[in-house]
Amino acid sequence: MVKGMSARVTTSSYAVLALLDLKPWTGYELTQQAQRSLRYAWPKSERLLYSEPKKLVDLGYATVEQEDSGNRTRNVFTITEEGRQALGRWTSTRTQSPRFEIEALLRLLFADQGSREDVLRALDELEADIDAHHRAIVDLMGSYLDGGHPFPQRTHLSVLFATFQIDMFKTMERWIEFARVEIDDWPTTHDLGMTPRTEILTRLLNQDRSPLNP
Amino acid sequence: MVKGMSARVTTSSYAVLALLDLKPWTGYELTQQAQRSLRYAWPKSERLLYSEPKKLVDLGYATVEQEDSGNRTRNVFTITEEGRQALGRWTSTRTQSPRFEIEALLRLLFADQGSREDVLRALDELEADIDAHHRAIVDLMGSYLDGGHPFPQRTHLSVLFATFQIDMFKTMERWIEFARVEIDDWPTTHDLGMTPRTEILTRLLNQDRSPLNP
DNA sequence: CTGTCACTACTGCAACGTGCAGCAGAGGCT
DNA sequence: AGCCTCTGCTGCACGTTGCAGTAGTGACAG
Repeated sequence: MVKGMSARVTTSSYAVLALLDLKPWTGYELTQQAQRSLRYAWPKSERLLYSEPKKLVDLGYATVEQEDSGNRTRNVFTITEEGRQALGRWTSTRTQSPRFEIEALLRLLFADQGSREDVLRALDELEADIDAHHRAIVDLMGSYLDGGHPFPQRTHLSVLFATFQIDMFKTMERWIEFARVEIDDWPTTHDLGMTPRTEILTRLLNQDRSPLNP
Repeated sequence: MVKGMSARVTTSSYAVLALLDLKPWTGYELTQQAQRSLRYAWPKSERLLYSEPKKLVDLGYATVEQEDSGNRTRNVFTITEEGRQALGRWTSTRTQSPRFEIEALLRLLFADQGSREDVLRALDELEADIDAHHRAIVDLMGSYLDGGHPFPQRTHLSVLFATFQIDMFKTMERWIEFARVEIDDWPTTHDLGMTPRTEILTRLLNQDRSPLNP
């Protein structure tokens, strides 16, 4: 409602705008939808997902309508022509660099400051998180097959997207297993330095080859 | 200098604390070091890297000394015994879930709202960013081999870390090539729906198999 | 010998984004 | 009648980022 505010249009704004371009959504639906697929490419908090559509309205990129469900109202957001044009302009801007936050890897990097159990547990926790995502993506593909997905005309996009995710998950799972075996071979977590095994691996990596894809 | 403030100890605080556990660093050195390897697991802004060590001092986890280089001073931070203990306690806490922000994938998900050129350019930009990281990691491994790395006793950790990165980069690069070929085959970006090709891929993914690792 | 440029070494500030607490109606189960 | 889950949000504190600004240092060009 406040106008005259600066309010930058962020990538998250365009993410919501792109969802609105598919169909009108309520604020709550947007938060739910963002959990289903968006979060694997652009993870944003529920809180933000409630704020963004309001910003879009302020910018003239969307409109709100109060719809009543029983004794209370909910906000339905619809994209405007101006919003569609803004979306079109966005597609020709520079894509931001990817960004990977992996606390388990951070703990691995400093594993010499803790016990072997600590680093192995970090790997277990990473594996559990990845498995959960992995299963969710496989299920998502199932929903396209059994007709349960609301946008079947977008299957070709989802398939490419899911291929990326599945490949990444498989790569990470294979690496976790590899890391476990290596760590089991260590006599201790710290000050191992350049053992014969480590040197072999270092040379391999420096030649841009991986012990997992020899 | 302000005391009595709450100031939560975040993962980023522990990341800096872990660096300080290796040796004392100046604020500037911390920002540089974080660019070298930390950023691939825990990307944080230069600004934060200047703030965190001050917070650690407030918490009693580190001490500062003014050191003069020429006509100006710089701050050298050293970990305290209390800091080491805090670091030890952190290793037994739950590891946070990984988080992947990939704007290029977001653009792919909504590629039906733009042109084929737009989505292909997003893939090119992703590839360029990944190649830059890829080369940096290969070089980092080189620095362990030629003796240029300051912590050779940590090679065994760096090797596991780098294996993860190289595998991920290779997986993404292969996927980008795959995606290009698929997109070239599309008659248009939108409303393709369930073509025979798409259905084959969807079934494959729903069986947790990837077209890239058949 | 003076100007410019890159590097070192930070700080202040506004704005972005997250997590959590809180509020409230609806429907179902015990 | 009480409780729990789902729907459907808002306010607030605080973590984090990007950018602008400040300032000394050393190297090289003209």
